[in-house]
Amino acid sequence: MELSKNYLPAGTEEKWYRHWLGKGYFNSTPDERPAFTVVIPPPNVTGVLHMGHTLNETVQDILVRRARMSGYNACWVPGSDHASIATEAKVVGMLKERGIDKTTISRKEFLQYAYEWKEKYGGIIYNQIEKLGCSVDWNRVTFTMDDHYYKAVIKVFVDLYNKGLIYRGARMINWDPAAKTALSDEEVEYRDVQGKLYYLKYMLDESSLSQDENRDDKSAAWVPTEDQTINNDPLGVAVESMKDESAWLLNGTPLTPEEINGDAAATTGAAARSYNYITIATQRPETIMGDTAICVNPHDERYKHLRGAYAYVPLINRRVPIIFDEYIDKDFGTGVLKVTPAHDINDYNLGLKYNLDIINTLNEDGTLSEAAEIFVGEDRFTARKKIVQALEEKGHLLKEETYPTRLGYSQRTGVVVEPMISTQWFLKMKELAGPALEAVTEEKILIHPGEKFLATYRYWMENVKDWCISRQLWWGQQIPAWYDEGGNVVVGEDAAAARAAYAEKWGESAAAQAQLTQDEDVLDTWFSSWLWPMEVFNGITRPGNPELKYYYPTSVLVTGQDIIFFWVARMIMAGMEYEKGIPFKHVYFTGMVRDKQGRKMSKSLGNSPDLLELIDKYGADAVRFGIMISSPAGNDLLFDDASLEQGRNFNNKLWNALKLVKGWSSRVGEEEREGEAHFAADWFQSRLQQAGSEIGSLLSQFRLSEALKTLYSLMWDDFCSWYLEWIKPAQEGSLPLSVYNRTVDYFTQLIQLLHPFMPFITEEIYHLLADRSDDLCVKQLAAPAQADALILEQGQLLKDVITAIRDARNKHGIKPKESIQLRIQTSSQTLYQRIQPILLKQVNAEAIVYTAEVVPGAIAVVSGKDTLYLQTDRPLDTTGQRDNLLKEIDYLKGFITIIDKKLGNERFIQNAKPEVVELERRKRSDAETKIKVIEESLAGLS
RNA sequence: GGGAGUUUAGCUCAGCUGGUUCAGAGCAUCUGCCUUACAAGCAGAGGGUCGGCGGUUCGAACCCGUCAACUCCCACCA
Repeated sequence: MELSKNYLPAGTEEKWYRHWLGKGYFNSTPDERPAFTVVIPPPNVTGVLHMGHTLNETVQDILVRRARMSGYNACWVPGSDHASIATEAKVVGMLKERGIDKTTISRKEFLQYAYEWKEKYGGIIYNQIEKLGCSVDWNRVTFTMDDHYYKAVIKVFVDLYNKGLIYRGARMINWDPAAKTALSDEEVEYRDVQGKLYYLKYMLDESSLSQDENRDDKSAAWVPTEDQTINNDPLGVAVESMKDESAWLLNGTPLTPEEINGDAAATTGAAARSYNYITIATQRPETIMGDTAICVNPHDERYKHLRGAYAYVPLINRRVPIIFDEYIDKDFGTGVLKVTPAHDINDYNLGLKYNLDIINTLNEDGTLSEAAEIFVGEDRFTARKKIVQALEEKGHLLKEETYPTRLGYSQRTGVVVEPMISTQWFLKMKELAGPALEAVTEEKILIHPGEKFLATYRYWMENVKDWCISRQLWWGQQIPAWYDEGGNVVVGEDAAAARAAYAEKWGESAAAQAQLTQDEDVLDTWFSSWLWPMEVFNGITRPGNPELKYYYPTSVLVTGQDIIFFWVARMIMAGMEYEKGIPFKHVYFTGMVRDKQGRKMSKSLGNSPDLLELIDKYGADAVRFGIMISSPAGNDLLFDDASLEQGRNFNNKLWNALKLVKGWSSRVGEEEREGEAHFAADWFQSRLQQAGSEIGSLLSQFRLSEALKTLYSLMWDDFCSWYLEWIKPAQEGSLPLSVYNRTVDYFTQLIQLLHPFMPFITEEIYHLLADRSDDLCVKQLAAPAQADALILEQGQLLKDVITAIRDARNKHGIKPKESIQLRIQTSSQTLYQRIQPILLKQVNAEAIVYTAEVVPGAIAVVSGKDTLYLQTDRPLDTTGQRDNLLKEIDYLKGFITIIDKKLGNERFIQNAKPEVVELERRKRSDAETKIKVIEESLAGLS
């Protein structure tokens, strides 16, 4: 069969993937072999694979394929994640395009559309996983909304609720106004943006101002509720009274808007107050209607006189107290903070501390609510503009300045997140975190690379906050909580169980009458994915089943370091809670894929390549190679097409090696040229053994990129450039049968080592190289044997000498076809014996003569400890020779000076290990003999 | 503001317990080759004060201190 000039991946990849599937190689069922289990980090069901996935899946496939070839029962479970917010947002968008508004359809109808959507687009990622060559067990595809999975999530919720770990409560949460749902802290991304700081004038209630500017802290009307001074302070105002509207008004009646906003002339009337104000800097003027206090630092001299005073919120004229708290930074802005407890987490905390009113001025969709009084119904950003304008018109806006700030964005919808008070379900994390931290600190779970993440993991676990697990969505596991008309809640796996729970709590008759309705919300996606390593084997729904026992804990988890808290930590928690054991033995963190300028891959930058296009252009093997070769463990990967080209070239190199070796099959002859070919074969065998164990050790340390580099150089340099050239028969010559067979064997071993990295071309070569009835995919690797050190040394000597001579030929313009006479001055002639025939041929020498003498009129080359002399029939220009040799001597003399300094140092002799001292001595004597040799050559030159 | 990490050739990175596998690899560059497997190739070559300074040591890319630059995570000063 005629082989194409270059390797063509297109048809080949398709062919072999089908073949492997047909043979069922990727399917796993428990047997007597040890299990090697990997669960795929489930991609979003409606997503596409980006380069980050490509890296992850490739790493997993390498580990899984290697394990499959090493005696393990390898099981790689594929699947996808329902990704509640992301998917729901897409479905809502799709409905909108069809003219359907989500709010006008029922939950049931919506879910129908969502499932349709999932059926339509859910297959895309699976197709891509296939194209990439991933050896996943397609019988085990799991989706986080599968029936059993859904049940598992509900079961876990009920269990944790019954254990008292899940509770319902009002809290400040991150609100996504686009998705209209709560987000967990982890789902918020902070970005630096250019914001604006508005300086606003808040009028003071003059009548509330103290006459005595020096009164001390104790006279302050507003003190922290949790502060001990409340009880001790006779002047302190009772906490309860502060919430009493009347308490605010004790000091006088509010000003009318006209009075506040009017100009000075207009206010010189009956009231005849001299108005005063304070200036507050804010980024969010649209929240002023939610202000319920103003806060300054108690040590701020500028505002000392404001103790006990009140001010008026512009535009709506709410009278709010001025409070004092250390939290305020005197140096920021004007040192005055407007406190809006409903819309800022810090303000919320202040509100709790001082028991302030909470006025929620925003609706769920980010428009202003009735409570805002003005601009009701306007979007928050439109409202901001209008309010700024209104403030300006009324003279409340003193100045605007640009201000760099950080804003929280929803990871799922990209909109600015709004802190809001809301009733949500929470999971207590403290108790779950303990065992999960221990599993890592006690090294039951090993994190790769290194200990880089241990510190952050520990910090997070020790400072973990309760997890907000409810989401105001429909796509997901609906929270199994039921409420009666009075809002009393019961939890159960289904309606019947909930009713039973209700009966237990409030009696049978109450239960019979109660109208129970289920909570509308669903659970956070991560509340399902944290069960992934267990429930893909039905470990939650059928605890202790044989499959779980066989496959769990899984062997290694490969994922991005960005979801260490979202997912990795929580899986460990769930594993410790429900299996009383770790979910995986190793965690391998891949870095982030960036473009070659180091920027994140993103749709908006357009620097995120399409995986299928890349596979079309370069082939899956080349993509896998390219992404792995430039992927140092744990570091970010700078993705560059150039590395894929390198991968494609490597494919081609292998392809051509195949063509060459195959071409020899018809030229196998008698056992002639025994010496040279057999030396080469012996040498490569040792080289292969050496490299094989190196690669094994690198892989066991998860240093995949280095393993691939080793393999690349072994195949390209040692196998193709050296070995195949050394055994290559002459034009009309032949190759000894035994050497041919050994070569086929080596080639096979090489592609076997490479197969986990580049599965398609290696399988193709495996079958083209010889008639085979088995497949490389499942061929078991042999343990590498001990390499022969002497042969390796001889091989190295051969390479060095050849390179030195080629260099000399190059520099002296001796054409490859021009033959030379070679004389070698060496003290170890025996080393040369076996390599001599190859050397002769490779450097095109007519003969080799070993000599103790200097050879006059020849090009002298120093290689290692030996000196090589090149002569040709034509006279040689040896002008440069003297200089080169002198330089060499200079270098060596300097070298000796340094060694002498060391050896002359008594403390070195005393302290250094004897073998080190011995080594230095040997280095010195070697250098000296070398100098002698060169000096002789110099003498011979003249 | 707190924490972690990085800094070695033009670029991306190795360099494990301090000492000849110590200054390395790949890519890029330069030189010469269309040599009958491969120009997507072959044969060679050049290139670095190991971020700066100080210390420990007989000996430092490696250990300690310090400064600088960059990166990430956490906290989120209106």
